[in-house]
Amino acid sequence: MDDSLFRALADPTRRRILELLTEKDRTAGEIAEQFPMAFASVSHHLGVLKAADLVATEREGQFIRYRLNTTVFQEIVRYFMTRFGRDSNA
Amino acid sequence: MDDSLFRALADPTRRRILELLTEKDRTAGEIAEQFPMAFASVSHHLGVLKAADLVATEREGQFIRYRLNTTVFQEIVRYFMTRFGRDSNA
DNA sequence: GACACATTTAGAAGATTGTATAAATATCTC
DNA sequence: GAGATATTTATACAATCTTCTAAATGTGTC
Repeated sequence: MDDSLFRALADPTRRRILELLTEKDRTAGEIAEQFPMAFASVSHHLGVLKAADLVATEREGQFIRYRLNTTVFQEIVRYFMTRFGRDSNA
Repeated sequence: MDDSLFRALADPTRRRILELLTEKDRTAGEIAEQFPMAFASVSHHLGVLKAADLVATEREGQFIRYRLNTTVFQEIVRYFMTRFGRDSNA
């Protein structure tokens, strides 16, 4: 469980990006237009999410499409369940 | 799901404190001596964890005893399961 | 009340982060 | 290859965070 993962989750804009990606995969531009900040700032957030392996990318011509890496979320749930879950002492 | 919760989890010292508290409840001093940093710095981290409602305190004479707030961890697991879990679209 | 111990609060310094603008890279169309 | 669009990278600045030392608060003992 990497430190970059928790740091990536600490920002509300990034959590909102992740929620947008639960609905469907989206290009960087489609994501950026949902936020009032500069395009480059959203791109930076996407880079943080990608470095934490929370999202993956695929180039589609001019566009770059982002999708959730659901595997990591399973690991997050497992992290909290095993360490802090009700039956963690069992 | 409050922003302060994710920010509190973003620091490795604070996550380590939470893990120590899964073993047993501990006083501020018992927690602080596990870390190489100044006593006051650990106290600050404890304050952040308490503000995020991840821990609760109880005074015992001179000492202040910290314990995990397990309810919040259940909420965290639920947060990730409902939004990002495999069956979140069901 | 004076002193010792446990802990928090205040204030400051350095590191990290979030956001902005400008420049760079990549792809597509003509 | 020139120009248009999509996206990232570089750089800078302000805000936030982590840690420190010093001072303050709360409790117990004499």
